[in-house]
Amino acid sequence: MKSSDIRKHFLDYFESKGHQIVPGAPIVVKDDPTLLFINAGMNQFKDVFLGNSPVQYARIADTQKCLRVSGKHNDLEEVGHDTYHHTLFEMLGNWSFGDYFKKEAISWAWELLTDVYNIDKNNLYVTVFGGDESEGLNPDEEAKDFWKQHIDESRILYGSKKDNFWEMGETGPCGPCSEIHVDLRSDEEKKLIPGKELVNKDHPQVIEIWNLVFIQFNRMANKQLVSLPHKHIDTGMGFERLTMVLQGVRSNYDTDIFTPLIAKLENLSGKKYGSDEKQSIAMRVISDHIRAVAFTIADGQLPSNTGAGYVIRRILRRAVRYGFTFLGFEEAFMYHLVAVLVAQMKDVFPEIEKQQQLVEMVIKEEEQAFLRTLSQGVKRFEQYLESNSNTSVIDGEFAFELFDTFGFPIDLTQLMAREKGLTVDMDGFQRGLAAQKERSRKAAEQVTDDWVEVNAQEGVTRFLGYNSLQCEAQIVKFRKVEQKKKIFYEIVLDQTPFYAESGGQVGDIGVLVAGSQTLKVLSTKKENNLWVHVVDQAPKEIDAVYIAKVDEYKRRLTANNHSATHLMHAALRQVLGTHVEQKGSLVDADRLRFDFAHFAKMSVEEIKEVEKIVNLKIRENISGNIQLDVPIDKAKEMGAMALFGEKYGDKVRVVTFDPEYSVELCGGTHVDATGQIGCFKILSEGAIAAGVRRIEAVTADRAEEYINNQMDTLSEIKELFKGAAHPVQSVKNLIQEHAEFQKQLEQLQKEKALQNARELLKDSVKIGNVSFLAKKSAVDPGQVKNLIHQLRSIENNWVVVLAMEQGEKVNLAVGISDDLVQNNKFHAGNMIREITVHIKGGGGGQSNFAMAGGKDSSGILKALEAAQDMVKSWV
RNA sequence: GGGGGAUUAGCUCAGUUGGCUAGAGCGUUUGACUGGCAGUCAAGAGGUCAUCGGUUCGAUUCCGAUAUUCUCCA
Repeated sequence: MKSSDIRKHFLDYFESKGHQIVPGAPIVVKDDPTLLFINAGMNQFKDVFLGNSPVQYARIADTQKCLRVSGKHNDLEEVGHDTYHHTLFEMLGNWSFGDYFKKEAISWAWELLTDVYNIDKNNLYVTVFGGDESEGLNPDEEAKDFWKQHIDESRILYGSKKDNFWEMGETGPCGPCSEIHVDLRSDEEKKLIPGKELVNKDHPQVIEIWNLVFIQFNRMANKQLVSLPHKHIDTGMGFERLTMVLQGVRSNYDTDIFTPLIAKLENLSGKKYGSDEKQSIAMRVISDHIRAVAFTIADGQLPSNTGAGYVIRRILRRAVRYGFTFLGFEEAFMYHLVAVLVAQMKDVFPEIEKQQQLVEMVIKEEEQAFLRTLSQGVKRFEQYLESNSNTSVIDGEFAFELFDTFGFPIDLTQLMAREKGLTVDMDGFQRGLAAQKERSRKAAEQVTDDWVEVNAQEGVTRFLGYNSLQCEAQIVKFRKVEQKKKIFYEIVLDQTPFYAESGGQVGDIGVLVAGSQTLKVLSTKKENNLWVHVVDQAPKEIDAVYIAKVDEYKRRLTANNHSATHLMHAALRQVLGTHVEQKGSLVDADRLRFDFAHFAKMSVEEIKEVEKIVNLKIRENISGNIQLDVPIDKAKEMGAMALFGEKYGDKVRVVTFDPEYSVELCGGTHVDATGQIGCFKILSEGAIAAGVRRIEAVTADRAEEYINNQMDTLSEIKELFKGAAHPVQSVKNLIQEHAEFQKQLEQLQKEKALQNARELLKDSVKIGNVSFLAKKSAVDPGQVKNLIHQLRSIENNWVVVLAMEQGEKVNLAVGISDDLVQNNKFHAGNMIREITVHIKGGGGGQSNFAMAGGKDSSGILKALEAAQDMVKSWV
């Protein structure tokens, strides 16, 4: 059975059982501080479980791309070494929200596996929760009873709390779970050890394929478990593992999910998968990682040096490293795999095809950047070896520096050391790494107290901010947060006019007032579906009705910038083409920043054209039309631009400025009519990554300020040129004249210096056959160097000592002609160190020229005499 | 968010106990050789050593701040 059919059968099966099939969520999580990436199928339904979002469908099924790079389930560094762990994988899942429970979940899972997929019942085992005394929980006999209707009791095993009690986090919905395992070993092996003894023992051929979670409790902050009124089902089945089972192969990498990628790698590297263990590991690593990287970029997350982008960069670099070390790839190669992935996946995940060109460019650029990093590291490594040629152990501190500062992977350091017959002090390296981690942890330390529940409220915060900027509100809950010794309070209200940071628009600021207390709202953010107001002090009148008031001026400026962003987005598509896709956006009261896919620098003309169109649309004073609860299909019909990597519900908010011009899905706040924006001006346009450009622009007051400043500068320049009609030409002339004068001046100075140099030796005396000159000079200390080097170019056989007096301070300069320096007795540096004693100073230099300074001008003569004595002794 | 590094010619980079007349390769300009191209040779142009402050007789070099950027950790 082809993998695409396996996926299809799953979704078809649950559709036939009344499930709504929904698209998976984008991999990158945007509004949950505890999670960077989707790591389980249930993530996108977390709010439903928590009761923060209403239930839209009681039964849902989907396939969800998940990314696991750290934590108990997976460690990035292990992926590829075995045959069944992945960074990115698909999780097939079915859910019930307060609808069916254990009975149906169990019997459908069984029917699908044994009747639809035809897995041999004799290879299956199931586990149920065996109870836990410390929690006061009994074994899950209910689940066991349902299983007994399908499978022999001997194949039902009890599991521990660790394996069979599932929790989302420290608090929240949780419950016992029941896993289905399959034994893929040969009959001989099964005879030796029964499969039931290998369940949950990390055996590569006795594996869990499906986990059915029965959510029936809520874990409170005090660790107690409370029964839920509505019970839910949450299941997850690893698609790659299932495919391995159904295709009868021993490794996920032997399924048709991975074989096309590996075939391409064989083709590119000229090496055969399976012929060498290390090369095979490398191919597994690369074919796994390219999926994670490509899909995440397609979802709008570019590699970067922080947060989610950094994780993507690390995954990509790990793949490049394996390709470089074991497959001989010395140039970018991963981007060639994108086309293979597109061919495989475009029907299920169309975003990868639509973004193919961008994904390839970004990956190629990242690969090349990393290869540069590697060659820098190699260079540093070689330098280290040169200056430490007699060592047999590479210093751990140095290895860590190479890794930490220059991004050079430690395993490459070890490899290169081995090639030279050296070892690396790994303990030292680990010490450095541990210290680094400790520092980071301390810096990121944030002490968050428990929420203080004031007025319990069901569901989400009511957001009134689209229509009003002020309202009455009551505190639902609040908590204290301490970060870097600063104390904040976070407050959740029952309703609020404050816009919470989202879609690139910053959160509102303003005040909460009750009685005599005014709380300053420093920012507003969304955590899942709760509006969190960050305020500067603890609320005193927690039961009072607060007046929540948004800073109106800032809000209006922000709306200007947000609406202008939409106008500009549309203008960019007109001027540059419809390949322009939003890749990021930041809108606050001061400016707007917009990142978009485009492959070349914008010309001055293009920038002007975009500005012109936007300003035209502003002057048309187009009324903004905002529609709520538009079905997503209808919105797309209207031509609304949706973003890759954004999660949209079935009903969306559509912001329109002229249905023929700009229609976008957007939750932000906007102007009533475009005239309010007043003026639009682009400040800069530049690249931020391969294929991605960034524009920064201002509107209204800020645009006016900017233009005025530019005008002021211009008029100042004009004034300096006495009101010249063509100031640019005047400046050009001035620059040219300046250059000519400078050349003339240099020429004159050279001639003068030569002349001075010739003059200089006239006062010299002969010591032996050497011309010796020692005198006070009025030459500028900065010039004396030139003077002496001029002399060098025209005469031989001299020693010059000049003293320059400036008040009490005095400078000495010693010059010796190159021919005398060949005779190694003559050394200007040595001389100056001796003679500066007399002027109470210090100095130094090379053999042919040296300078010094001192504080006692009365010693000049002594110093000059000492110099003469030295020359006498040398001759 | 925290640590570390980097910033020198158009580009890629050298430049260690603070004083070498700031260099190399590539690119560029000019000239010579050639019918032309390519090439070879020769000569030249091109630098506020990121910015601002400090230490010092003297800072590209040492220290601090800022900006930009790379990198590791969270």
